[in-house]
Amino acid sequence: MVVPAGGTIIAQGDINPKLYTVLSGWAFRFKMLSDGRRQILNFLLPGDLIGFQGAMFDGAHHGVEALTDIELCALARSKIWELYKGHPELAFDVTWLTAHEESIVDENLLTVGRRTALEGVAMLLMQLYKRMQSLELAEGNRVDLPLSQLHIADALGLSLAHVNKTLRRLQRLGLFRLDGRHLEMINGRALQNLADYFEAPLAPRPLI
Amino acid sequence: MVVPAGGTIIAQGDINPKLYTVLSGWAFRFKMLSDGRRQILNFLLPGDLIGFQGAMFDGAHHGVEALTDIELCALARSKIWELYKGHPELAFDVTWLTAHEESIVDENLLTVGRRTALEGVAMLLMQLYKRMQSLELAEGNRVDLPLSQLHIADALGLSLAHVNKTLRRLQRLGLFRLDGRHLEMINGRALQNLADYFEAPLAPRPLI
DNA sequence: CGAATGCTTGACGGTACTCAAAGATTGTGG
DNA sequence: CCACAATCTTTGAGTACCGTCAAGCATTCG
Repeated sequence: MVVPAGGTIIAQGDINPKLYTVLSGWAFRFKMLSDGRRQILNFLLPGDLIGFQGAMFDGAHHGVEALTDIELCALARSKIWELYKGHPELAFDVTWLTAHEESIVDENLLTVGRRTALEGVAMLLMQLYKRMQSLELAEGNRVDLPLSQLHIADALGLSLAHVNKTLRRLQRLGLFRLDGRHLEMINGRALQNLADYFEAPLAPRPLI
Repeated sequence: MVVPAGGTIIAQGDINPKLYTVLSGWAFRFKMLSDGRRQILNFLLPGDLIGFQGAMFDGAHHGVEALTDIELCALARSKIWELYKGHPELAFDVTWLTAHEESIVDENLLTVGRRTALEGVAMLLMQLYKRMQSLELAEGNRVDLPLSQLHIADALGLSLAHVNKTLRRLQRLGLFRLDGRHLEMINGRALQNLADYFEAPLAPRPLI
């Protein structure tokens, strides 16, 4: 299955959302308040599961939207139970992926709650850079980064205007270069220090 | 196993943390930045798992501290795999609990990122009130609430002083009463509207 | 009864928000 | 292929929410 950039994969409130694995492309999970304020919870990259929470509860508590054109592999909801029964090692991987996603959300919560805007932007760039690297989707020190400043704002709980000013200020430090849809890392060490973010490179992830 | 109020259950960075279920009492998960800023990720109530993330990765990415005296049931880490292999329904429950915990963190991220201080305090009180109710730990419209204002501040990404002023302002609205360690709900409907938080009461949770 | 912890309040400052408008870029259809 | 729309980026002026600092009060505990 393929969803075009900007398309809705799961709508907040869907009663019976499907279950997917990301094969290629980017997406993000988000929640909205009734007056339109939006918070991006995390970004989804190849290998991540989508819609698992909806399979466990009565409905989706969050929306999922494609950031780029994205290829998904649909899994039948009814197959989950068979998987737990017949393939414990796969069931374990599902739990691993769920726990891993939570650890990302944890870090984002720390960022939004306690990091300054400057530290937050640094942390987000570093996190995505590392994730792309561990997926071997980096070309040297360059990775795709298909985010608009509005996405960054909604991920960090900031306003668009402030993200722009903060990004600008960060770039003047020369730790990285950001041309539209690519991020080129120049001084990752310094950026990590600024962000106070030193997550170890991830173990190779299980693939479902 | 019992840990006294204020005691450390898991230290951030522990290499080989144990695995527990909460039998009674409160705890919380948190992360800290190197200069001491702290973010509480979520609160743990009876039935919740502790330390599962640490079992999946190389070390704990967050700390866990007892809020009250707390009774824990320790599970051997080595037993996890056996559980997945021999008791798929229990394995499924583990995943359910993990996904449920993530949905709480998701909501907290929305709060910290996009709700105002007033909305955030309202949301936190409502969330804990509902959780206690679904655990049948409420006495009518009263529940224990063993949080200090510093805990609320660290959960919402606010300063202690501002939490105090905000709480005070909220109480003047008369939607609830807060005496030290108890919360008495007076107008839950209005508080939900204020918080824009309408999570349905939880299904009875699986117990591990 | 003193120490420690937690709560309350005020003055002041700053980070980040709102509002507004003008470029820049991209995409699209005539 | 150009023109127009839509989206995204950039910038500034003014504001406000929330943070910091500081001090006094209340409560609990040993």
